[in-house]
Amino acid sequence: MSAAASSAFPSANPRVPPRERIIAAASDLFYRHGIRAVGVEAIAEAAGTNKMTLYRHFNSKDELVAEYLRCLARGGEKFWLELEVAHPSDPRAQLRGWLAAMQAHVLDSDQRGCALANAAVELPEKEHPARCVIEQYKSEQRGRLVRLCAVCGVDEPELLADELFLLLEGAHVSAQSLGPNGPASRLVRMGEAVIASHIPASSSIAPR
Amino acid sequence: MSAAASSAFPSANPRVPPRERIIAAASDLFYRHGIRAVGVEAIAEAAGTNKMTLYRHFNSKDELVAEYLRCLARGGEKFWLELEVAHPSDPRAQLRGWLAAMQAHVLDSDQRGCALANAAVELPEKEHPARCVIEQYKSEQRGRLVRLCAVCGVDEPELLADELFLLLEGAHVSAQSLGPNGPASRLVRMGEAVIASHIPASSSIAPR
DNA sequence: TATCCTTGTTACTGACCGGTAACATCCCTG
DNA sequence: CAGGGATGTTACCGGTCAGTAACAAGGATA
Repeated sequence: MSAAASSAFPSANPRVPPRERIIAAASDLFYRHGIRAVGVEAIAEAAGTNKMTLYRHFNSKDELVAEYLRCLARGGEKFWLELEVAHPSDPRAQLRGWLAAMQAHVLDSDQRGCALANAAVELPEKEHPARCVIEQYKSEQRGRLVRLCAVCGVDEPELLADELFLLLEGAHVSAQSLGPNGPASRLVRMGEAVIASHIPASSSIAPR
Repeated sequence: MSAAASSAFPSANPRVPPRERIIAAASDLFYRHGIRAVGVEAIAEAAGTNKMTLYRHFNSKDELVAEYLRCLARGGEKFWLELEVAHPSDPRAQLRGWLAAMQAHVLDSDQRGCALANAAVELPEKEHPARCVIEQYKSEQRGRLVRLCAVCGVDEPELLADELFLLLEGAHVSAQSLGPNGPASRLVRMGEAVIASHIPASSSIAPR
């Protein structure tokens, strides 16, 4: 477990190179308090380093923000790979697993919505280097969902995928206003209802 | 039309009392650029007044933010009343009208999501005076939707209402990352599909 | 005309912001 | 041991932030 601790709190472990510590600290602070609410000095301090080192690794705060989102996007893609590994050639199990994981993620007590979507709210400027990261990630997430629904043999895979996609996006934002006992807590039920309405009555994705 | 112009651009009309001009200017700037991105001086200038007058009407920027959201919440409630007036004792027409209006609103070119939800993203501090406004508004919107679904004779009104609620919230945020040609553009289709799956096959809400 | 409340103007505070310069120090490599 | 690249330290820049003080000017009412 001690080996894992170094990756669990990279921002406090001097063995981890400063660049990673900075990204880890920035990820925590940006997500919890918002991007505009966190200054670079606070990030450097939380990373156990200083502003100069931060600016030697990142040209600007905006670039750091973009890199922060790129890391999260990579994590999201990794999750999809794990899903395929966990349920090889069983797309419905993948869909079920995705839905359950998303609900658990949304309801996580110290979650505050999707970091990418939140960043889009905080950074409306079209030229911001983070925006293309956000658009690309969201587009790819939707694409994966569409393909998964298609492999499941759904009649209109795009329609079902969009419904699930919007339900998830809505659950993320709703959890921030109505809390973990609001509609977000019923995400799995809603997702299954939507899926069931797209799949011939003979076979639901929920076994038995 | 000249009389309407005074209410269309209250921030520029000296006949409108400064308090309303300030709220109008703040609404525009907060929504377009984000709350934290806009300073009080810029608001005062856009309202054709100055910072001192602003602080004579609002104790702090945070209070102005709360008032900005309160005004929007009042507007949202007004919309529901208009919906009842437009389709008296016809709940399914109200539901249909709500869905169509929401899609039009989401796809409006200079829309940037739900101002209340965006504010929740930008202001995570639990003590912020805007947070209770947001929670109350979102809770009430969901409540109205639940009651409307119940009057429509749906089996599980809460489930359908939550699905529609999350679809709308998701469409709002999705429009900011995937644009007006993304899933948000199919909100009506998705909403009708979800509604149809909750209503006995004999009667869809879509006429003909 | 005299009074009073609202508004405008200017200047200011103290704090914080993103970003940089100059220099000291360290540790790994040769 | 010597050298060099990465890191740390300190101080600074110009700008912006939210919020306030003091005073002048307006405009309505009495």
